[in-house]
Amino acid sequence: MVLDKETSSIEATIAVVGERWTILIVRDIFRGIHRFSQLQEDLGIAKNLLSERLAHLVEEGVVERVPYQDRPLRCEYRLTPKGADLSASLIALMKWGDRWYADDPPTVLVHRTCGTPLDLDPTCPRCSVAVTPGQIRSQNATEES
Amino acid sequence: MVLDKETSSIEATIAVVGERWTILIVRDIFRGIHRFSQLQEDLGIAKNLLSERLAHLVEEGVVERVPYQDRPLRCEYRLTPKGADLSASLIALMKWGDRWYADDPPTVLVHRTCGTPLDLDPTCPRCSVAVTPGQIRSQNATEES
DNA sequence: CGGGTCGGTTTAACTTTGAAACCGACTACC
DNA sequence: GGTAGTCGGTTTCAAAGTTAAACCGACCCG
Repeated sequence: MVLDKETSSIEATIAVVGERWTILIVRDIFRGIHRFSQLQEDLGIAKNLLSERLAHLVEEGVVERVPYQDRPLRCEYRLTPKGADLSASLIALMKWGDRWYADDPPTVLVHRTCGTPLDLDPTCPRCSVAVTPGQIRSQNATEES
Repeated sequence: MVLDKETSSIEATIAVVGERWTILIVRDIFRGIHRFSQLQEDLGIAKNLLSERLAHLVEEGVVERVPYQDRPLRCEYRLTPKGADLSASLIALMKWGDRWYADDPPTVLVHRTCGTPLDLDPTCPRCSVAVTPGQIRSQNATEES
């Protein structure tokens, strides 16, 4: 049988990040938006749903709550390694949107430090090192590095 | 601003394939399941939703209806180039599921003709040629090619 | 004391989904 | 000719999910 097992793999992924808003929440955290109120404002999502989706992501180990102050105790949301590992999927989805719904000029992701456009694999082909989310930036395809 | 434009790119993608079932439908067509009844049975989706999702995918140019008989006219659903171009995203999502929800032993995608495991980019790193969906197969990571 | 921020929870309308029944156009069998 | 079955849907209606808006406790600031 062809492409048999990936049934369950994609379904497993969809079960975790396939609900409405979830991928966009992960993307926002990836982009550096970590606080509840910032996420809520940026996405325009209802607060109860944001609350619920974040709880689900924390449960699944994709996101973790990190205190940034006491009194009152406040936490921000950060990606775990498992969450950061979604970057390849996010980039693939983004590139598809770029290719087929291009917003003239198209956006490319480049290695923040050397300007080389990235492949789907978040490794810089010039530097041969893994590129962490914070090291990725976007620029127009026509811009110089 | 960092990672600014990809907001709209990911959102554009999600607008097309982000509804429930849609990605799984694309994956099934990718896998060679082309008929309405086969899709319905394989996914266990309600028929009205499958009908609606397929119509949406056709509208978006991801999938096309191809007649395979007249009297009564019956069509099957096939990926357009735009739809086939989702393969990188599907593979990325699949690999994440594999890595974090591994079903012992994990599945890897390999180039059907040479057995080399594929990267996210659907190009065989050994053969240096683009690998079309039909040329991809799955096998256990422990199997030999 | 009065107001504002932060990170939520609750509530009640509204929208989407899902299961099941139904349907038209055929084909195949008897 | 009649009956059953397949295919690809559409219709219906209850259940589930989404939304906006109100509310809340714990603080801070003036």
